[in-house]
Amino acid sequence: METHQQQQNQQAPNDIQDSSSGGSGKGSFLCRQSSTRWTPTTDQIRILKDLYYNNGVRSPSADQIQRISARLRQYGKIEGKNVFYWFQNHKARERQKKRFNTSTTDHHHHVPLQRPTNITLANNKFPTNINSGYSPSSPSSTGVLTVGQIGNNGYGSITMEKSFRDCSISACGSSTASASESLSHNFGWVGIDPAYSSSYAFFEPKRFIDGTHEEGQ
Amino acid sequence: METHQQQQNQQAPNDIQDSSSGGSGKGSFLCRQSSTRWTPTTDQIRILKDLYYNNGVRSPSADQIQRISARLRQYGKIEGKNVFYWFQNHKARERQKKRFNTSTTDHHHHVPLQRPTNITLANNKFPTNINSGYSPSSPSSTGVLTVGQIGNNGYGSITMEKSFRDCSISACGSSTASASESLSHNFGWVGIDPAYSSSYAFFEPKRFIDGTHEEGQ
DNA sequence: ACGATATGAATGAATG
DNA sequence: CATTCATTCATATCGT
Repeated sequence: METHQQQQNQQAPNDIQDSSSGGSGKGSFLCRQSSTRWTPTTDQIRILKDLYYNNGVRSPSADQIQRISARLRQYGKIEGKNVFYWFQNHKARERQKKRFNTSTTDHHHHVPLQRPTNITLANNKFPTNINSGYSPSSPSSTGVLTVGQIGNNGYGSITMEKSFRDCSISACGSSTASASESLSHNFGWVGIDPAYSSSYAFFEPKRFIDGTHEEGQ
Repeated sequence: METHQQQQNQQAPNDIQDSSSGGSGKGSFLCRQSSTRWTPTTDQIRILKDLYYNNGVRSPSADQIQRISARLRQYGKIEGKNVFYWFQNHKARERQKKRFNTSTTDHHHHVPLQRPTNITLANNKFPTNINSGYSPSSPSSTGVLTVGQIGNNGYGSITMEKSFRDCSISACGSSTASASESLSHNFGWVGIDPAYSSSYAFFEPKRFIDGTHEEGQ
């Protein structure tokens, strides 16, 4: 996670093109050209986490993804699929880690979110500092969250209204700031925090044209 | 030399001491990071390898991870994620190494192997022999855990083909950027007209990009 | 000490 | 949604 942010912020529109190759040495079977996997900038991560934790966004719909990515694009190159994967991964990992300590003999209750009261699951027997460096107290977006989908039945409607206090002008270039991520290093394990997800966003619109949509969650 | 096998008998892993010691150099100004990464004891490694090689455990499930970590905990502090990562890494690295010399099971010469297409200058790690020759025998007979899944191998065929479809459908430039905060004043839908459902095609690389995503309008 | 290497940890991407 | 693969970062450890 961010306990040691390992990213070099390439928010500039420059493309990390692999090139080179040239068959140096052996093993040039694989042409790993353009391992250009999206490397989120700190600002992007901050926003994503904010959406995730403060707004309860877990599986954004296509519309949402579209807007989110559009918004994040000002902080660096990003595509819809990146947002899509991010949420999927983040969610999956949160669950998985949890699964490591609690499982066996009982794993058929999924009552995931929707638990306004702060449970004291503080027993974080497991590290899994998934969100290390993020304050549940909504440090930045103390406002409002119109981010819809609170019991909304219809589609969508994420308006992701939030006043991001991110004064980071890091649109291009300077990334020396690295705002929030670096702040929390000593906390170690913050535990997972299902506490935030106050979201009742259970409506999964339609998946993709695939038709294999499975509204399980 | 290959068998680097670091061996530091530290059965009592309470050594998480901030390196510091001298307070010079790097990173000593940050409070006790305490995030000292797990350093497996020799016993733990032995058992892990035993599971890996003798029992064919490659990707233990959450259930197994729990038991394994519980078992290993006798030999030092360990947590589920450590086990998880260990197997992932071990498998990945063994595989990575194999990827180069997949042929002639007879050669014994071992060349430094350099990663192809390495542009990551400062960070090359050469896949050297991880464990050349591990003795499949548990000398100390500390128990074998028997997590089942014995003959689950069948691995071996490298599937190094990845269809790399990069759908750079990103809208031209980041003109949408300026929408940051102002993007949200709506309640229902913002901007995008759902009529053009083609928005799906934005993400989900695999399912759409194959050209069959024509929304047929 | 420094540099190379080994390896734990993290996470993007992809598949089932 | 679960699992897995690949790649990369970070750091412990060893060799010189």
